[in-house]
Amino acid sequence: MAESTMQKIVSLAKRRGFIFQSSEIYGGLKACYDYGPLGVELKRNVKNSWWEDVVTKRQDVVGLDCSIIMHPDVWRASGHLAGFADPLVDCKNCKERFRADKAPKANPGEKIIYREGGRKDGKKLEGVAPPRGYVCPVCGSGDLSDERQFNLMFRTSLGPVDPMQEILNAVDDMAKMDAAARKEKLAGIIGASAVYLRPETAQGMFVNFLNVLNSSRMKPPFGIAQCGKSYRNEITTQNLTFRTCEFEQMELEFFVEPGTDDQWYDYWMKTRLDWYKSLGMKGDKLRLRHHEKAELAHYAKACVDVEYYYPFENPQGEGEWGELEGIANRTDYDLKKHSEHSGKDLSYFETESKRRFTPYVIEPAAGADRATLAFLCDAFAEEVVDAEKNDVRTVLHFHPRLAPIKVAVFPLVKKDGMPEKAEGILNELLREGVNAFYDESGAIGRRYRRMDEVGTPWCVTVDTETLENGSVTVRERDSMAQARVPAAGIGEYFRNRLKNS
RNA sequence: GCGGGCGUAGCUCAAUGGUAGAGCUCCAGCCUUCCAAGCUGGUCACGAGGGUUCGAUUCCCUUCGCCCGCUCCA
Repeated sequence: MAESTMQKIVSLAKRRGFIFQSSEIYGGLKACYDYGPLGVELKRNVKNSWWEDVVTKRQDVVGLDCSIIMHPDVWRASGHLAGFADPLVDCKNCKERFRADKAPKANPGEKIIYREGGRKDGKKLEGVAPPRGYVCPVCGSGDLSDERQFNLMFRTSLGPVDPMQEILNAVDDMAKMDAAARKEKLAGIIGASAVYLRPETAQGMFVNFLNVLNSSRMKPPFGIAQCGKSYRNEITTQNLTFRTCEFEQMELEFFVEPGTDDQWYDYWMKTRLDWYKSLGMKGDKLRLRHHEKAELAHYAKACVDVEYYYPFENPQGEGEWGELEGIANRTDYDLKKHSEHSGKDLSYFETESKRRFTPYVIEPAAGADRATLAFLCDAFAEEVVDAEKNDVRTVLHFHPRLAPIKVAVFPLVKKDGMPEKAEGILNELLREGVNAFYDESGAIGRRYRRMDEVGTPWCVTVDTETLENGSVTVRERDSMAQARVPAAGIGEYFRNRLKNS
């Protein structure tokens, strides 16, 4: 079977140093990936471009860089953390997930009646209560999953004392306790030092709302942006870096006066979509998908996903819409929750109008790894150069701002002083802050193609004419066309081209 | 997490119960005066652990990883 587009991209990503599997020499680690020399440049360019667009070029947004480990109470307030002793159960009949200790009791073996699929019009079914003594609180079914802790956060412990050692020390004592006391003892030991890796960067912005307000003299409407790693212990599957337990977010929390939230929501939806387009992402592979009411998280008033049509494989063939970014109207839910739990007033007092309000939050939350992957997929192409010779080139059509290498410098041949001249040009480019790369091995055409494959937008070639009149050729990646330009001032020449691209 | 398939060089693949080949890539050199596939040479692999066996890459088990489906997805 022919290699799929995605397989080709994965293969290229590894071969050329964009993305490697984590810990590969030890057999790899599930759904964890490393960015190679070119991948790290690409991702950095994506993040920098986001930061420039959302923070640097604006007066109404400031940045933040919070710690990944935060006070556990942050997660209690946000609702991410349920108590240790709250096992959750899934109903296999109606798919409801509920807390076992809050479920209606039923004596084991007792006759129970419930509706098929949990639907009101579903067929009436009879069963017996399961041995564990409770049934589904929604449909009354006894067909339930095991009791499980569904904590999507990575737990670790803060402090030099290892809770595992504490537990081992307590084992003998616990043997004398009843089950409930044992559970409490264990939860106490683990809970004493338990901290969590953040599952989203958003909460860092909410808990620093007052700090930023007071230190930066910002006032609504204004935003706080943060880019950083987050962690979710989800069941992960396939498609390279699309879904991983460790991932990097680019989030903006934009605080606005209630009543103006709808218009800001629309504004950010449009602004964020335009950002992807401004970096060359193909319009027909981008779309907005508005969430249905039932799909909304409990705190959200509205949510829309920016989706990209990834070349993922599926039973229907190739291509699947996947989320790049979610833009949500989180209302005043988060600030109010943190206000409640911390006891601090997180409302804003507007001096001129003498009004106090808790801002609504519009949150454009993008995935840095997902965007990087989408830009990589979007740039990938195999193009027929000469059908008769069966000449096909692989090329990554990165926007110049995203390209890992901006300019490659070649001597046409490895003699007549061309290498020396070319290295001089390379050094000028590097001095000028243009990421450049030198290569003198093999035929010139081969070197052009190698650069196509890693998405370098321009190649500069030193030839005999350079030695005579100081001009070089600049070869364009996309058109493969060449033009002569003076070697003098080449750094400024490319800086301008980058700026205007 | 469950079920099925798979795991051989950087990539794509082949062969074999007696320790493995190819193409491309990569490296060195030659040739090259503007777009790959030229010449010479070279590096590099049986995911890991255990078992069966005189001997395992090949058979069995475990584990890790990948793929497909389900599941999960604050």
